[in-house]
Amino acid sequence: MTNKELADLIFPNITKTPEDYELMYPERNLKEGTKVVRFAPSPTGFMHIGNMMSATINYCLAKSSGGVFFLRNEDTDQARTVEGAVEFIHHTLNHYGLTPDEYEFNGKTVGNYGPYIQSERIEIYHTFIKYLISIGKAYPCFLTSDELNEIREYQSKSKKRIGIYGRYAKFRDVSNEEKARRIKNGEKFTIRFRSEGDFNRKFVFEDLTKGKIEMPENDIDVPIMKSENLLPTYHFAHVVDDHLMRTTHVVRGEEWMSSVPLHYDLFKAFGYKMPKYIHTSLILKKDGDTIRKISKRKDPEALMFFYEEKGYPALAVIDSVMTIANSNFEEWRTNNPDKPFYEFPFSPKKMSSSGALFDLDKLDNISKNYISKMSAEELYEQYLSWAKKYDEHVYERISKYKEETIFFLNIERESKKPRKDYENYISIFPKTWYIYDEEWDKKLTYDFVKITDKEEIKKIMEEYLNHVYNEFDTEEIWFNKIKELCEKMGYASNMKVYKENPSQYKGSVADFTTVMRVVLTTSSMTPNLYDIMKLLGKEKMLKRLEIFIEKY
RNA sequence: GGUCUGUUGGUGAAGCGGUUAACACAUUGCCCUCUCAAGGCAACAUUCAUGGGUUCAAAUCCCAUACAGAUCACCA
Repeated sequence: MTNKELADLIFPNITKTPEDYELMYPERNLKEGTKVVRFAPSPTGFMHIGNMMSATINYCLAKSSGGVFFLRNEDTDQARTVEGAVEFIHHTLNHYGLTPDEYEFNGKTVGNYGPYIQSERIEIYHTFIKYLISIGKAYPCFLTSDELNEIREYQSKSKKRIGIYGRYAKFRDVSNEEKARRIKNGEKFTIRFRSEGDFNRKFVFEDLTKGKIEMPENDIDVPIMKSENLLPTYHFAHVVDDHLMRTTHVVRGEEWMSSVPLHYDLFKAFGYKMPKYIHTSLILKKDGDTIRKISKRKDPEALMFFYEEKGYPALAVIDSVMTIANSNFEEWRTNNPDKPFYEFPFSPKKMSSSGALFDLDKLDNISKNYISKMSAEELYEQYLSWAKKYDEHVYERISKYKEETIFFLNIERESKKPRKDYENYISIFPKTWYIYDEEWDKKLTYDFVKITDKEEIKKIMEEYLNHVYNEFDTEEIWFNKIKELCEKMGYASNMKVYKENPSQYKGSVADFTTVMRVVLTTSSMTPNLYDIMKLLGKEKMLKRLEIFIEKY
């Protein structure tokens, strides 16, 4: 029985050949140097920070070379598929502006190299597998999982290399007749690649980030098709898909590094050119004293939900990820504050070859800068749409008091040194709640610093509100008036003078204004008092004095 | 155990045979100042995992050791 007959027996309905697909998916007509890249997550978990980095790098590579960025759904592991994962991938990509050029979602396909969902490409895989069988480079294997375990146990006990190779590849040289008999018998089988590699021979390949790497050839007969659902394994799908989709650069995690010899072997079997590889280092996390791989279960910041829930601006997250990917991104960013991130000349070579710790402090810093540069209106819109999704209470408040909120967010904003109070949208309300009258019902803690005597505070406030405050004063006049009152009531209006002789005064202007600040906001840490007073107006200030007298 | 990869301050890192070992974040201190936030100025690795070697000269090249990570599934 010939190999071809065996192939026909296994795949009677497959009539196409690899050449047919070769014609269906011709070389992309692109200029030299343009990159075709893909983001190919598997929906067995929700999108995490590692995926995000991979997607961002891919996008950057494609856009900066005028190439193509496509999304492929690697759903061959149907048992572990997580509901909602695919939707979340699309959502996240769009949220961060990493929209792919080619994809397939909700029955809509964009691009000529699809299907972009692996479970819809079974016929293609089968065609390629059939071809390999017919030329003797793949064969059905009937090893049961018990037998497989036995082999593995024996190998690890006797300290031999683990895997199905050489004499362990029991069905490699069993006759086609015997195989056909078993198939007709209804026995379950997997298709294994028949490797011609030699473990004692080395081959060198060039990884774009790690450089030249020497590895032994692959000699293991790996499964390329699973027995249960007849779907291909990752390795096989990678080779077929990335060839047919004409991928030029594969960005993937470092954990794939050790399968390169296998992939090399597989590409060689078809006579295809291997794409270039960019193996990205893992994102690590410091946990006490140990450093470990970031974990989707233990670390909330591993999953992309985290950043949206907290309300980090999308671009801040991207910049943060880019900084991990290429540390010189930061310098580029300070020189090009307004350019889109994908104009950055990303260099795989400059990627850290050891794992990087994802630094939330750094993200906070980047994010604060982003938010500080937004206009108050823009910030308000972002804040509002975040609140609409994640905090109903905040949403109600800020939609009712749109003008006040914008006024407040604008304090000391459009200047050379804007305030950097907020690292994300979730942190805004706890720092601004006091401008909303309704919030004053709750339990209050007045954060007085030096002057805490109720009668003294009352005196200062009444004196100021009834006799000094005028809403039409400029900031300069306003402050001069405060200083005058300050002197009158026994406080030093000049900080230097006060510091020289603190015992002569009840306190300084700073202490004096802190009193006002705290009565009006309960907090000793707020933006410019002048603006806050303007925002509140005399009536509300008097009301807050009343609340203070009642509650303090 | 086999096979790969890596190891520069609290963190991310630059460095590619001769540098006072960049820069950024964090931390600390001072200045400015109505508080805060900013901003300005300082401080923070006598040493690049350890031990050998090559060299006039090593964080940089070579070797060994240690440690860490990845991988060795009909999971991707």
